[in-house]
Amino acid sequence: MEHHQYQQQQHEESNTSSTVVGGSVGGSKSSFLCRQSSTRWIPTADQIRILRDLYYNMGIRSPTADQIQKISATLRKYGKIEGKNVFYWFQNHKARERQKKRLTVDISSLLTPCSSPGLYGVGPMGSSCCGGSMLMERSFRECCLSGGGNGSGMESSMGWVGLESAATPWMHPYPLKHEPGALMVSR
Amino acid sequence: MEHHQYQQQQHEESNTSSTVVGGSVGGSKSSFLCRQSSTRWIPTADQIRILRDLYYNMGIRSPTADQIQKISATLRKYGKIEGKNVFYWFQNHKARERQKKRLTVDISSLLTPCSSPGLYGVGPMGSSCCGGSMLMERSFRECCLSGGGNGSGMESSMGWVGLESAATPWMHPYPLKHEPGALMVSR
DNA sequence: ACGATATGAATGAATG
DNA sequence: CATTCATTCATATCGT
Repeated sequence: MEHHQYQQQQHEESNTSSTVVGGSVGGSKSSFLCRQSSTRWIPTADQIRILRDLYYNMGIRSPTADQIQKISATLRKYGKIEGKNVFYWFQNHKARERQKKRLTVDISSLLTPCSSPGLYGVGPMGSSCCGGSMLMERSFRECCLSGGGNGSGMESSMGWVGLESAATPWMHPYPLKHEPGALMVSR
Repeated sequence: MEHHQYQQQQHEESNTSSTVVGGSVGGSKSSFLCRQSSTRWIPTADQIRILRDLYYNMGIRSPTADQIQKISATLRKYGKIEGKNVFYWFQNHKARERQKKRLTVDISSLLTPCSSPGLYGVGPMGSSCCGGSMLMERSFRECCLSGGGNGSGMESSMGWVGLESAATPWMHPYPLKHEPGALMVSR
């Protein structure tokens, strides 16, 4: 999981050139000869440690804008970082955790068809909140995509104009929603 | 935002066979072996260009149902697209622009108590009638739902100067006021 | 050199 | 509108 985590590099501040990762193995050659100090944020070990702590120990999964600001301000002491980096970190971390679980459960659920829904522990706290099998056929919600443009036989007629009350028209037409059988886990 | 923009598969030649089949993507042959998932709209470069033009130059931010219809009709010439795609595009674009600001908030505001008298000289001014025949009728959604307020027909005057965040949203931080919340990250 | 994997970043689609 | 989710893209790094 965690591989590549060294290279602390530039704490903001100038240090022109450097190019960060330049070094790398193989000696020389590497470098992209152009500064271009890495395009993406490279978290330092401390930053990751703190982020993990917030995630696992504090139960923070989707920090609010305020939290993100505070967090990034704190992490900035350990290296360059922006709010978006924190935002993405949590987004990705959560998503991948869920994704991983989904894949794992996916297999097991194939073996155990009936999974009584029951009440899921709706707590936002437990990091293990995603219990149960999600399985969620993610492709089913989009199977109803009309040919919108051309080619699908139906031309541009889209009459979703019908004076909808106040919501998005295109949300009604088809029965999309989440998988009926699969239990959507709370968040 | 500027990356990954290949794979245009609009070809409307109604060619039989596979079509679509997601994935592809340059480089990685990843191959998902099945699931023609990529059902989601993949804007073409032209569509994006036009959308951005409407957003930044025309000042359109929350197009009405009629505008959406016209826009999607226009964009359809450049690739498959549906009304909802346009709707979501504007929603997301606007939301992200705002979010960027919110998370960006960095130091600049903390360091500069009060300065930069009047920036924002440059308004979106455009919108003086959306080019063409689009009438500026405020959408029912805005009026009835959410206290959108401004039903005057003029867009909210935010000052995105010419920056065109077209490239990377949060790449450019700019002054934004935000109270330095002191609350500890909690949940 | 590749291929696999981890992960930062981006964005379409939804939901509240 | 704000938030969240799912996917996908882009890279860096490591294993063989």
